[in-house]
Amino acid sequence: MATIRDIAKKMGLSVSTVSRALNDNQRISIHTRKRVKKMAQELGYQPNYNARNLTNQEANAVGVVFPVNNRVVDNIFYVGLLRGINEELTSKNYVLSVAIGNSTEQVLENVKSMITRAQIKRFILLYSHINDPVIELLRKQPVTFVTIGKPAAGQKWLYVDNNNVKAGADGTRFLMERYHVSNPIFAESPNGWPYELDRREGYLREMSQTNRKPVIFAVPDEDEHQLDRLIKENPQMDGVVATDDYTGLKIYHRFKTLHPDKEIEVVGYNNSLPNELTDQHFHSVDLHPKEMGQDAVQLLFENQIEARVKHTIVEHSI
Amino acid sequence: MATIRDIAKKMGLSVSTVSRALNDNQRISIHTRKRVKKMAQELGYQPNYNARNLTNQEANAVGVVFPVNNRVVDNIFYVGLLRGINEELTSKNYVLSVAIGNSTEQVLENVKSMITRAQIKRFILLYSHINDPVIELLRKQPVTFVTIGKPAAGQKWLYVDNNNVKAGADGTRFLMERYHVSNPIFAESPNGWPYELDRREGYLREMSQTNRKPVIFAVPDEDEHQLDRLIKENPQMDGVVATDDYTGLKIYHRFKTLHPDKEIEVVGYNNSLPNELTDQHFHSVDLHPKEMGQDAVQLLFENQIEARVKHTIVEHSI
DNA sequence: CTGAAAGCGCTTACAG
DNA sequence: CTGAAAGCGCTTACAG
Repeated sequence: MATIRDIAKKMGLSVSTVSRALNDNQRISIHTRKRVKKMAQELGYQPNYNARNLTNQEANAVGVVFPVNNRVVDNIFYVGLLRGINEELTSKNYVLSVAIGNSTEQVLENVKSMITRAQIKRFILLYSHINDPVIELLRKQPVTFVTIGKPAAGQKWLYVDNNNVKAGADGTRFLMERYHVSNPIFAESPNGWPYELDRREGYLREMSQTNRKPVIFAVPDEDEHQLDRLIKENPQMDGVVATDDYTGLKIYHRFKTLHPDKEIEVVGYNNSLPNELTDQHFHSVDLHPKEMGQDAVQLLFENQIEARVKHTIVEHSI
Repeated sequence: MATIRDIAKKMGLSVSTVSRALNDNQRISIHTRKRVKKMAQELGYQPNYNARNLTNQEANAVGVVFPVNNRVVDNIFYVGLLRGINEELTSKNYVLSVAIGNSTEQVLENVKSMITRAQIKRFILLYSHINDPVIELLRKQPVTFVTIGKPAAGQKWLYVDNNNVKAGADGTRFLMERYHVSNPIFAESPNGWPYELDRREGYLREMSQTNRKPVIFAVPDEDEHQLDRLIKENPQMDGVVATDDYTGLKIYHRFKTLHPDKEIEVVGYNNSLPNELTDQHFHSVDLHPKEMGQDAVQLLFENQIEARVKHTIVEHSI
């Protein structure tokens, strides 16, 4: 591999000049910069990241942290995020390092080692939990981090999120306007995830604005009878806004089993189902994970001072 | 951060001795080694990976390469693999670097840069395609790599895979023995993925051994009528072995819609569906992605000479 | 059993 | 506008 020393020798320049020229240092004449870059090209010069990182006392890597307990559902989303993150990192000549483990302790050790041994100074967390030990750690360290999902009320840090209230309202309106649904119900998990609360709020707003009676289903994981009962108690329902595609699909199937001849339109979130499983009555709000990943990187590299508590909202689409 | 120089000074030893002691070099007395390690502990010494990698001319990182076009289905599997890979890497003090992109060119550039700039010498590919440019590149470079999935016939390199013929047979037998299914049909995609062919072979073997008539469904992505027709043409069917969970679930629902009162048992593969979507008649063969990831790392670090074309088969379970 | 020294490939304060 | 030199924190061949 050619080094800057090779370029320097070949051109009768000093190593310092070559280094500066390659880094576009103003102090080197434009002419020299051009010549050096051309020679670098010719020799197939590739910078040695390890050497550079050693001098810089900082790695050209971003640590991407996975949550410990993730639902199967979310994995699809994570890969989309990775795509966006890496696309953006590549153009910055940065590298994507992953921290993932089966326990909080493992992940914590992983991240600590990234900071102290690998000298990584920037992190993206694919989640945003309350009282998360990793987040607590990062806040105390001289590093920058961005979470996917907003922090709980009262907390402040950099994050990327969707506007879930709007996403809830949009999903609801979509059913009413495009499919002439009269009585959409809202379905959520019993867990009360933050994004669920927001989407529900959007649903409620939309329902009250159009003077309709809102109905909330809390759909239990295992109990099918409970779900059947809810469906039977609401003969008026002709549409579903479900906080995730899985819940939506489940309700869709139960509904069709109970009422084979009735039509129903469903909106879920996340585009997490393959076409194999859905049909034309099933819709999903795309939260654009790839774009969220890209925006996370942007935030991470913005001027640290003005970006203390900034965030980015990614538009969704149906 | 404490460095080996700090330890050396504090103990009146040379930097060389400290370095050797920490690396358990035989030439240093056990006594000294112990003392040095204790002091390292006390000072909270953490090795600087960038420095070490620079001297070693090799990064303590494994490049994990994602396929360009992945189906939603697979994402679930990838996260499981990542878990296994990173667990194993952590114990080796190695780091996980990801290469992922939207085009072959992007991924190829990504990997090239890992080799030449980051000096990564070991790779794991989360796929195993024929004529894949990344694989072609890696074969020519002085690096080691392992694929998830076996290479096409005639090709040879390190890989980790399941025994899919056995997995096909086991799934079939599982239905017959545990659920007294008499006439399981086999469902596959029209794509003819290698693992599908193998699972089908296992199914056929099991059927012929028990003197039953095999039936193969090629399930199209979009055409529901085609699927309905197949179901109607086979009134004897009381079980399904599907090459993936999605196909299995789809057939299950169509079957239940056409025959609300008949029972049917389904086996899919990959454990890729959340409980929300399945019930007690739906089963899935677990291919143990986490274990596959761990084994991939093991292979990657085995003695290079004896492991030229070795592979590991991970046991599945239902 | 231990040490002094060179070297890995960069960046940058200092000097001119 | 360019260069000589120090330094980042390690490992290891050479010497004793």
